[in-house]
Amino acid sequence: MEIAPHYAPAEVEEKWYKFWLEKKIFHSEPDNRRPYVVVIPPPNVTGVLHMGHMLNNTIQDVLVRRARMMGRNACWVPGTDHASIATEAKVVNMLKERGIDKRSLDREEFMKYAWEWKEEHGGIILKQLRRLGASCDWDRTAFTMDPIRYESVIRVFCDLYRKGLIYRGVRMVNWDPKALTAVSDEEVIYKESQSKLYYLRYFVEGEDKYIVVATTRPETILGDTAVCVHPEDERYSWLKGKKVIVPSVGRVVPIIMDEYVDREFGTGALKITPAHDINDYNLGMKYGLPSIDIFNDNGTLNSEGGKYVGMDRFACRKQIVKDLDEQGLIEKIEDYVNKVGHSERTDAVIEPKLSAQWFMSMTEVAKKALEVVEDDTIQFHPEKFKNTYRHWLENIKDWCISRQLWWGQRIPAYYLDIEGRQETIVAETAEEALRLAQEKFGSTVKAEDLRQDEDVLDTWFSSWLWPISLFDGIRNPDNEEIKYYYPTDDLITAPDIIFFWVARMIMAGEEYRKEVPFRHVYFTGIVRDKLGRKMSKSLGNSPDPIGLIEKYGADGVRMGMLLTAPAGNDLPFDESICEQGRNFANKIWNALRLVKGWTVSDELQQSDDNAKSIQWMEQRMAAVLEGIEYDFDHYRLSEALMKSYKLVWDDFCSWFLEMVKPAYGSPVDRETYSATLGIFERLMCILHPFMPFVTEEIWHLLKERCESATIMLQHYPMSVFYDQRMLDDFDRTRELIAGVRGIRNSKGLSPKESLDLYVKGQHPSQFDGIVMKLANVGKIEAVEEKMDGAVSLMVGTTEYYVPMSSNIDVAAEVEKLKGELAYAEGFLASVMKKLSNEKFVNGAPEAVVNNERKKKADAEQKIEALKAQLKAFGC
RNA sequence: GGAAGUUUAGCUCAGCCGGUUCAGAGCACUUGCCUUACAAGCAAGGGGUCACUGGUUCGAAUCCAGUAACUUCCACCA
Repeated sequence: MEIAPHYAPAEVEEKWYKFWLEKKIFHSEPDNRRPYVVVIPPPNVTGVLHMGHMLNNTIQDVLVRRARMMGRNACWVPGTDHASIATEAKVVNMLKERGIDKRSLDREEFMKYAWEWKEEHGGIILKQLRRLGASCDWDRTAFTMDPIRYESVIRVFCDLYRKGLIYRGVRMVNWDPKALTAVSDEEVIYKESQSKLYYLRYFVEGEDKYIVVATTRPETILGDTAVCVHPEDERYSWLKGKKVIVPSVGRVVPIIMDEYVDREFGTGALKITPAHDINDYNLGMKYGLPSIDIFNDNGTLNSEGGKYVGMDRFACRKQIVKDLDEQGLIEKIEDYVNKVGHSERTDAVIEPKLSAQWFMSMTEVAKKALEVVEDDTIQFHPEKFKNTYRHWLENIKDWCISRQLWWGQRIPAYYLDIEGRQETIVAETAEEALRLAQEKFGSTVKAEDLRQDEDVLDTWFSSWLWPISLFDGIRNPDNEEIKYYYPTDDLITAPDIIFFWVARMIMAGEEYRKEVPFRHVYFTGIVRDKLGRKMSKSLGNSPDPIGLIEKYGADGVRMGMLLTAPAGNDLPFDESICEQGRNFANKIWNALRLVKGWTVSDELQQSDDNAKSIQWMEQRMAAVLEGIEYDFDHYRLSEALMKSYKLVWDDFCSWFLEMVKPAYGSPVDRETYSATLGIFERLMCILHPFMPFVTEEIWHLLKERCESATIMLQHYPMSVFYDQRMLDDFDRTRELIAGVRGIRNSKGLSPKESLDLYVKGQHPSQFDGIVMKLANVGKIEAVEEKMDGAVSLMVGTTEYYVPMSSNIDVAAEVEKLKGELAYAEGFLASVMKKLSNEKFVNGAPEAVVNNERKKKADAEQKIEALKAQLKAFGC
């Protein structure tokens, strides 16, 4: 059989992915097996696959594939998020490009365009995930706005409203003047920026005196309704009860006194604009000040803006400063660094704004959600995120859930004007709303009288139901699927959505299933470039994932990412790491070429050495598997991968295959051959979760499997009892072989030149045949005394001699021995220091002391041997 | 302003409850090799005052306190 020397991933990947899909290997139905469930963090329909997705989904796939091979009924549910603000913005842009203004459309027309856009672009990212090898159950692909999810959201809204957990109120909210909607506190990103601090003069009414007030937002003076100073601030006590004139506007406003004011900041006097600052709003409420809103929704000045009406807020700022300056009302302007809130989605500067919004009260649900993490019903990996989580939940504020958009679940609240009052009916459908309205207010109420709320719900108000709604557990809480698949097992996500999503899913789980939505949360790190910067479009430092897959193979990229990504650690991504993955795939590929190139003989008896080699490899595999199991149990995926990597590359390729490899032209016995294939096959199973494509391919080629088989249905190997003593003996043997090779290396001898080996002391002779083969040793014999004309090496306390045909370099040999002697003596001294310390001998545990005694004996023996050797050289 | 985390080899990290020659791994590096599986490779090597200071202890990379640097999260002063 001819196999190319380089592994070519492209066609292999396409072939097997198609095969897995055809065989429906990824599909799950409830049965009597134990389920293993992961729900995907639904990427935004606007999203394009980036390195963060790659990392996150690779991790999910590793866990899912391993669980599947371990006999669990693995179900990984994919889907996308409708991302209301982001998508609506995309659609608006698309319309603009086509010359259509959103405002010229009605809701229905707009939604038609939006769905069109979604159908066209919304599935890209899921398709890209297939290239990575993601073993999602695509038959279950969901969307946060598909009928089941949509209805679930509406039901939950109604239910929470009835329970009194959802209410409508006029509050100060974060207004995004670009997207023209309110956003939640979590969607505001504070960025440090270079601002100015303007010192403005407010003249006292009827006097020629003034007070200076500092502000970063001079345009908001148009909405000023008071100036506040600290009641104990003696500088301003003369102002008590007086009124001042707002510059430019000429409005007369009172001086109020409140301890809220920081006397140290600015001039110690604060202008109060209740409509445009949360703190001012609070003070306004406290002192009954009027609230003057000076902005339109898009951030331009409204009719309260006087001569600035219609101007953009930032243009207005410039103009007003200029005007005030001309009037001599500016005392001074200072540079000032402060943090300004930006919208997460549009990056527009957030405007605090008073408006009627829907809120969900969080205090009660937060308590339960905190409890299940505190008591480890849900475990976080790494654990440190517990702190972040606790802090947020303990200081939680109500969640603003309404958005002034069209793309999303429309709030199922209906308004009805009755005798000048506005009544609110919350119902799942318009028909039900009408029925309820008629019951309450009489049959005269007609459908036209009901006006549905124009707003939609926050995207996260559908995402938080995801683990339940995916299995239709909101609408049909007792259906077989939700009972079987819920709660899910592991959630793999980035730490930046711990509040947006993780915490709220836990709340929803408690509220609607009385059970946590998952057992473990694995927080991945953030993928950065090698300079430590976040990957972003504007920096252009984000590699194209599909390009990487094409260059290194999906397996190579997966491995590269996982190798440097312990849970919670940021991942400084450098493309070259994928090379290691690619090289590894190639290494395995070539091991296959080697084994498949052997001729097999049925007559040939298995040698003892081959039997030993197999025995050792089996033991070794069992031991390493034990470690891998531990790593998976503790979500240490990079460690598990590294162990697998070394098991295959070092133990299997560098040692085992070299040990059993027949001499050129000679056949291998049947028994060894089968055992080798068996081991190889199991190694592929161990590796499969990490590198699904190359392992599937090799697994097939190894035994020329029938086409319908797949490695995915093989059992993941488990560790078994192993003989540690044998492994230790072999480690000594490895050391010996390396030592002999080292001698050859340093003496410039050819590997082809056979050497002899003499042993003084204890020696695990069971591996002698292997030593002879791998170190090219002709014979191994025991001796009693140091040998002349030989180079020596030590393994543990055993001495080995390799006679040299040519003269050996005495000086170099002496030098080497002296170095070893000095080290051994130093070591002995440190051991003696401990042993001569009475407190140590009495205080330390006996095992530790005995160990020190053994170290002492060994060191002494070694020193003696070294001295004897040196003496032989005449030193 | 508050909190958390990190600091170990050139890079990325592992070192659990203090004690094995404990100072490790992978990559990178050096030297020698195209040895008929693999140069995307083989063999053999070099490399670290465990951030700093002090303390606890017979014994500290590991525990405690302080300092410094970096990172993240939360809050926010106009």
